[in-house]
Amino acid sequence: MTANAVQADSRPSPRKRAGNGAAPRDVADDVGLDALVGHAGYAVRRFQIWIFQDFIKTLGEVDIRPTQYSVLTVIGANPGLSQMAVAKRLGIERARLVHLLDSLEQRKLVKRTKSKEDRRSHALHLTAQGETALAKFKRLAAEHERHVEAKIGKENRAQLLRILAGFT
Amino acid sequence: MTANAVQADSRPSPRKRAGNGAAPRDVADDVGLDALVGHAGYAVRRFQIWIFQDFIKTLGEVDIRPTQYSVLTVIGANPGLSQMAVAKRLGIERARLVHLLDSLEQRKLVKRTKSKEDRRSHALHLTAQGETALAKFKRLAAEHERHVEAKIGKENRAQLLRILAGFT
DNA sequence: GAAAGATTGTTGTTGACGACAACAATTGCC
DNA sequence: GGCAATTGTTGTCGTCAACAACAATCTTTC
Repeated sequence: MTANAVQADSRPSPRKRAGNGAAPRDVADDVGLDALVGHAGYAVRRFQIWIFQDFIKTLGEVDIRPTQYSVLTVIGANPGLSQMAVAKRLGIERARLVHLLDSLEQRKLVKRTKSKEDRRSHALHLTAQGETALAKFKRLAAEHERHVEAKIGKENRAQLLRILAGFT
Repeated sequence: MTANAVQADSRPSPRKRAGNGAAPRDVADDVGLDALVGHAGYAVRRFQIWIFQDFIKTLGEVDIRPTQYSVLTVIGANPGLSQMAVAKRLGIERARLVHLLDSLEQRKLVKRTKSKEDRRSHALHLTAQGETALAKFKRLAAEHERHVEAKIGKENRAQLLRILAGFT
């Protein structure tokens, strides 16, 4: 956050008026980026920060973060998957997935069952409660996507998804 | 990492052959994403991971990470800036910038000078060594951008920059 | 059939990173 | 001059990725 011209900043009036401390004019408003502009990584990073924060805010009422959402979605679409499979598919460390599942299991959204085919692994399923919850999460996620459309434009969002389809 | 079809994975042969442990076929190769496809945030996250790793690898020989590069670039383009100004411009916590500058100052790339206009703040400048170093960093960064072009296509990269220009 | 090697889930450590809170020094406003 | 605000700094907390090590289990191989 503390972005630049992005969304509603914390300064309603341009110039910030007087009344507080130093800073003749609002500092760093016209700092040249120069070489930074034109770097794909920088733009993507800033956008990613924005989009994640909107996701977190939009799904805030149900307390679901992007990674949790992706885990639930994959399990919901592929019941019985092992932790290894989920981790591999989402590019998450399996060590990290352990904590994620601990949290989701405490909330009664996911269930770990000992697999009978491979007793090392756990078969992952959504609970009944998890199913209905995920349905709600998906509605909120769709709302979040509409925010993205409102931010960058419907056409541009579609373009973006097309360009980055190979990374999904 | 541990992406999917992204760059050179750690498995040269498709199917991974036998010779090791379990997994009849390489697990999680055809796991349905379904609902995850079509989420801008997910695609952007995966892309951002890829692009940062390529940046880190390409600038690995000089040991410069994306954030460090952005700090050096801004200071180089706007000598005399305060830490507050840099932090605000890049969306970095000023507390975080302290450590970043500590590191860059130890490496003799940046110099903190007590500002005479405002004795609370530090004026930031590149050292002579920092100038020449940054020139090299920029060449490597340009090489990184070429990797991005090779990955998603020249046209698509330009599209991306245009779409996300508002976040820069 | 048994040993050797690999995989799965788990725990723990490390380091980068963002969000906050508190503090001394300094500045601007009244 | 006094008070509020800003700047740089330090420290804490929580998230997250990258590793390493371990027990249990499976596959391969002899």
